[in-house]
Amino acid sequence: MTNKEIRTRIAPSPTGDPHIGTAYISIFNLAFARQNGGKFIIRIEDTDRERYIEGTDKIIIENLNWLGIEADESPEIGGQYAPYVQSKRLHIYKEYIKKLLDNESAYYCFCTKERLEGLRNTQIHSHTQPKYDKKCLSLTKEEVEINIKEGKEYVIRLNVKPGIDIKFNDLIRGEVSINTDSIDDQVLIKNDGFPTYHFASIVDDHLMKITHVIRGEEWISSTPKHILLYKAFGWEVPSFAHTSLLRNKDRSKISKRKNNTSILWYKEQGYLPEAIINFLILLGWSNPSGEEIISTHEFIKKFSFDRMTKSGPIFDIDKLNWINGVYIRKKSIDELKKLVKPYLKYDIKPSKLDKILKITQERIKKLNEINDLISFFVEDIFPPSELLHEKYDKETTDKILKFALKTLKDNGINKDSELKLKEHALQEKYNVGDFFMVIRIATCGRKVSPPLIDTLDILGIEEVEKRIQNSIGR
RNA sequence: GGCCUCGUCGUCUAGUGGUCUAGGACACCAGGUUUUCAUCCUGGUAAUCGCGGGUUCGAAUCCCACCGAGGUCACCA
Repeated sequence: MTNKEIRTRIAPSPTGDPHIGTAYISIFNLAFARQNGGKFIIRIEDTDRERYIEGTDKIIIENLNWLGIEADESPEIGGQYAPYVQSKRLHIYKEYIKKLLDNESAYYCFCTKERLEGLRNTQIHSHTQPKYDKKCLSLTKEEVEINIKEGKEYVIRLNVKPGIDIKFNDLIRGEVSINTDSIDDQVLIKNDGFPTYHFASIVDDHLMKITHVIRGEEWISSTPKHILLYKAFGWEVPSFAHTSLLRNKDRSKISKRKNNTSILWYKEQGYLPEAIINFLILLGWSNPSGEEIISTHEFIKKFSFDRMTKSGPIFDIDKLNWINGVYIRKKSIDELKKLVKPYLKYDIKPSKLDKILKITQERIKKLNEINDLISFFVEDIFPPSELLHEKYDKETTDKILKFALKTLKDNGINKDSELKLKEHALQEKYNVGDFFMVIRIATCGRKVSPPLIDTLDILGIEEVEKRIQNSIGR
């Protein structure tokens, strides 16, 4: 007995920016396939030529790769069931729709959009479910042929028989049962000759030997249509798992208007791929150990459907920020230097940058904060007068600064000077914190900085002297 | 509106009949470390487990009804 190879897939459509929800679904598909020594496939579903945006398919795959989501088979790397782009598989769908027409699971429909519109409106007004009324099902073969000869536009619909309960065992939700009364005669082939998602994905999933369809909850109600299609072909039905949907703060399905849904945005902000993935994992699955920081590698080992969450989690960026900080703090200085480079707008000598990063690392939550965090190391500073004199009057401020400068020049920038300054502050009955704050503002131009002596050391005595002199007498 | 899914601290969740006066994480607050911020450590606020019935000696956990939220009802995916 040979175990069937587990094969999962994601099927993004190239209609815009790479979506965070695609990454969310991907990570579970990938984990399940890898855990079982199976294959994870990316297939591009570009059957909607109206919403198609050229080039976005490449960008989607590129950004999934950036997140560490790499397929075993895809348009880019190919595979034994290529092509992995639906617009290149039109001849296949054409061939397969014939079978459905032949065994009367599908039928031609010549109804105009106007008629369908009117039908729907009356149904909505009478509070019944909008559904096609099967008018064209009664057309004879001859009538169909005549219509086609006359060049009438048509679609091909699935013939759904009413009154049947379609049941499937969802790997996440358990048994789901939906009656065919609530299912429309789905269009399979559009009047432009392109298949709809419902038809193309079933044909492709079968041909590509997909064993487990792991997708978002929004697909639950169309799953019976898909099962009907498999049955109409006489094909084996794959297993289904419907994950919860990422939500906005108001609990609606995550959307561009209310959230940053583009992976591009997260990249620009300086979120680390492993942090994003870790966060997404947490939103859909719970670790039996309770630990929340988990690598993709470990997740693949521990994944199971019974720990997938059923309710739709709100995408809480606060938690992502925390996770990102955790991952940034774990990096070595060399790694951090590489990570920060694309965000850094200053040209800083590597040895100096090393020192800066060493004392800045634990303060970075997102990589794009780096410039704000370290600007005063490289840019000239102009501490506002009111900030400079926030703690003491001008005379006292100058006194403190003069003493600080002398101490640092005489002893160098080191622990010894720091101690001397502190002793002096104590002796003169200054508040130690306030005393150092004056020096910080004069040298850093701000109230927040890494530890002062380390900071001044990086600036160097010359620059420190210049900055303090500039603040004296103001 | 029909159908489907879901419902534990503000948020993400643990929990599968007794060890739950409900545990953890983020956020928030306080204290400690510290010359600021951050990190780190300690502690705290916060869910009568959507509501109401029932089953049971005992229910967050089982059952029913209700309510709420979401999804879906396209020649979009």
